[in-house]
Amino acid sequence: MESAASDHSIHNCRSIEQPLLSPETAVGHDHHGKRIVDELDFFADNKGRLMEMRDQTVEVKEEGAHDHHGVGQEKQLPDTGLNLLTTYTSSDKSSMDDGTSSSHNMEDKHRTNELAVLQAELGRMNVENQRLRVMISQVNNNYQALQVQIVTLQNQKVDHQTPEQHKMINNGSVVVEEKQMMNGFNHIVPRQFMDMGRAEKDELSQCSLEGCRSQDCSGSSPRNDIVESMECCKSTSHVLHRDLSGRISTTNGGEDSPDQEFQGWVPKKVSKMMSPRDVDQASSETMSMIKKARVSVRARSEASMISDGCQWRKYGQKMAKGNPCPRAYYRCTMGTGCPVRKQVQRCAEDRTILVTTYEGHHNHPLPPAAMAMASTTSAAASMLLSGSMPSADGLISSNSFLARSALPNCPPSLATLSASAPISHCHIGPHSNSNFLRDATWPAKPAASKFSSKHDVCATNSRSSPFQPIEILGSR
DNA sequence: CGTATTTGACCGGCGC
DNA sequence: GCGCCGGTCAAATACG
Ligand SMILES: [Zn+2]
Repeated sequence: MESAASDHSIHNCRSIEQPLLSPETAVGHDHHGKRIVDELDFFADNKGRLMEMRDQTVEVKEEGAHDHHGVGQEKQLPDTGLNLLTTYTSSDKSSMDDGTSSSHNMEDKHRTNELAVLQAELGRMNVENQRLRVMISQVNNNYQALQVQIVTLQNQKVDHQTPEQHKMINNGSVVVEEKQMMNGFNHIVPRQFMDMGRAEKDELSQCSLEGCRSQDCSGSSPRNDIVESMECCKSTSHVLHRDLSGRISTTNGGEDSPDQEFQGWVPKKVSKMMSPRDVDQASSETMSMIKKARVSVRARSEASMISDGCQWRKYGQKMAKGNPCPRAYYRCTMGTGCPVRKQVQRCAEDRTILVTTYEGHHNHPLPPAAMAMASTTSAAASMLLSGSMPSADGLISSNSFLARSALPNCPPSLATLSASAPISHCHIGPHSNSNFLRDATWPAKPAASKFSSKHDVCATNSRSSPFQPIEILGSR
């Protein structure tokens, strides 16, 4: 069911229109597809661009006329610097004496030539235009990457301060992120959340799509594709209970500041301590404002789990409907009571793809290896929730930056987006050079055995993973 | 023996 | 109300 939902969104991305595409969002999300057409929007509309082009050509023409003016040329021949017309003009002069008919011919030839020259000029201008567009794209790329980094840094900073902010709502961290995003991006555009129901897709098409894209990008290692996915949904009462219980428990212990750092995850049972009325009241007052962000990363990995630098403890496994592969539930154990959870499941269609869905916010400092991922997912979630992206494609485009920031060692050309809202995905191939998100079994015990015991299909891959867990362990 | 994993039970939401 | 389903719990088990 859930996998089906994510599939939907993946597919949906390709078909979403982006009428409000802003320069920031338009850039960079794809230099290789027809999206280029969209990037044209950077410059005014088509009409305006045409006018601009025409002006430029006219200008060239005038310059040419001016140059020749000093020589006393009546015919305003454009000086193209190609010496196309010099011989012609001399012959023209001689032919002018011959007669009017030939001079007419020559005039026609002149015009044809002039036209050709102008067309050549136009072509050059077009090339120049394209180049400038690419440059602007790159500048915007850098700009967005910097913005992501800023958000990331702010996230990390807030994690160690202002517990009150976490208090605001149940899923405090998410809200804090929203604020930061609002600060980071001065424009707050009410974001149109994508229509979940409309998000229909098949995983296969997405995979093939990404394959093509990464080939476009790198020409090599087409399996190194990155898709990061974000999904946003109203929090379920499950989360509500959990968060509420956390809040309550801390308020019982201390009078103020139920810092998430110390409340962490609290067993759902605690919520039973609350009177149902409390739960109802709290849920009703928070339900409307809660948005629960989940960020899912799709990694092409043969191991049973990707290494994101954190320490996870498995607390459950279920057979998800519609997917022969089981879904594993992990809880972060790096910090005591860290509320972060993740679900790991293989893609039904392509079992080499691991779909890892993160939920929550770490309440503890992260090792450098985990920093990139955590901050990226946070940024992704906050970007999603903040509504700072006017359109799904905007989200998508920034997603590529998130993906790159999450994978600093992964060449940008290998990071592709298959965009979608509410989910876009990053794929990371096992052959990526990145130290990050590399296949690994974690902790020490090979997770392969878990799946191999019951699910052969899922398990066989992990043993053949080309990566050595040692490297991951060493990075911690 | 301490810790992590496994796995069936349990819970709550949701649709009918 | 009932069944399905996703998610979580926790006792049993495995492991180093
Ligand atoms: Zn954590």
